[in-house]
Amino acid sequence: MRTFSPDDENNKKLVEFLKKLGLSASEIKTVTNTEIEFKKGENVCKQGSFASYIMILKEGWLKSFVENIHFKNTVFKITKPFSIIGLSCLYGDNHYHFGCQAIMPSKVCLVERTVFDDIIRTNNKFASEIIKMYSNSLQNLYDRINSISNKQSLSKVCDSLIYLSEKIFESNVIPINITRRDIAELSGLATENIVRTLAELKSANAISVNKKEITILDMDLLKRFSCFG
Amino acid sequence: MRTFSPDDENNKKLVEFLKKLGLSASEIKTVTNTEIEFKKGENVCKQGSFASYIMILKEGWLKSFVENIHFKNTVFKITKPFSIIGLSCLYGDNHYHFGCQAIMPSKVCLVERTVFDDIIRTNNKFASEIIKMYSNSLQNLYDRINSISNKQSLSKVCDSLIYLSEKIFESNVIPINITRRDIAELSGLATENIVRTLAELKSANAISVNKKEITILDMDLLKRFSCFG
DNA sequence: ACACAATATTGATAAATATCAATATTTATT
DNA sequence: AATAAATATTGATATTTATCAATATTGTGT
Repeated sequence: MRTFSPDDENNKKLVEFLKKLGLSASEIKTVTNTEIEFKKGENVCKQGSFASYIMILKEGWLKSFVENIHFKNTVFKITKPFSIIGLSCLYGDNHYHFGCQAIMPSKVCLVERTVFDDIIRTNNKFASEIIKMYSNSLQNLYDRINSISNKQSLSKVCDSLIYLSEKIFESNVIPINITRRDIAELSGLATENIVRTLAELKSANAISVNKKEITILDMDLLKRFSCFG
Repeated sequence: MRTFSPDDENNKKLVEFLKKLGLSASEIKTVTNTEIEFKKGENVCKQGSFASYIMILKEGWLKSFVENIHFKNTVFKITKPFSIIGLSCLYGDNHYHFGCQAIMPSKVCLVERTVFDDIIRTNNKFASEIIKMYSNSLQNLYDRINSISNKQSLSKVCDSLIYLSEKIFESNVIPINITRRDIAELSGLATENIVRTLAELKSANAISVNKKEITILDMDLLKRFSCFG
């Protein structure tokens, strides 16, 4: 009798996810064929480099961001398993318009763009599911632009916390692995401002902070702050 | 013998465009069936409202933006014929995450979401072309986020001018219909700052201004300013 | 052509946020 | 466990951009 390692468990879930997208057993084999590990902090892709692969996050968490010449990043998305990264590069100018970095040790399946494209062209159900992902990505970006460009720091930080809690970690606890700098990049602010704003939220009893872990105590209040603009 | 009106000409071009996307004659008839006119300044869709339609811009120009509660807008895209608007609403939460307004008198074809979806599901070539549009939209948004969130006013305004010139009007002349406020919303800045920044660019001989029309004299210089960050 | 509304322009000031500097705390490495 | 490196925190200051106010210009409708 054999026991399942956490990795087996993860494999099973990934296959389940891909099945739901409409992929056949052989297609699943194709897209999960090449697997790469990334250490925390490692670059998964570099902005401006040639985009050969579509990536499927199997394990861990990534952050995707645009960077300017002074190496200031703006994070527009945190990615959890099982997400597909790089759909924006499937067509167009063939270069990554964003960078992506592992914020925890992660495993990623690489799928050659042409292979991915072939599946889309021949598998209607999959194409349709991919279009859903595009829709969601666009909606997420509109929300982020709204936050980053129209709001003040308090609202921005609230938006980031709400996003992390509801969309990414699905918990009122934002884990210790998310640094103040991550939140700063996600909010489009300087790290020092995050510290100050978190202190403010703490004294309003909206959150509690223990070491670096943030617990959301009053989601309604965060949402009211977020709306204030 | 009959002569063609400008409208006939436009109809022909629209049909040509849709043919290139892989639509059959009957599909083209379906998607061009309902046509609506918008006056300058009129809302094409309202952020937050229920998204029933996918729209095809047949004539004119639109601006798409996210708005906050204080009615401050951030424009993320200017749309020219023949573009499709609302792809982000094809799936997801069924509400517009952005608003859209005519910046010149415009004509728009409305296609019911379910109808559009049916065509995508049955027409592979069309689905593939739509995915290209999604890719481009995402790339455009990454670029805009980079500009709006990482740069100072001079670079932001240069980015907006480059965008308008290269992507939208395909000319070094940005027409009189684009207001200072449009440029402000596109750059994520206040109108007064646009005026000041344009004066700066004028005195650097990067642009010339006549009434409200802006002519780009030195695109290379604009691009250097843009990179400076 | 006139009056009214909208848009653009300019200058002065206020507000928000970034930056800098110094220190404390946490994490990683040997 | 000791040390080094990275991250977080706090306060002071500088910079940028928004806001306000006042005027000029342009556009629109009668």
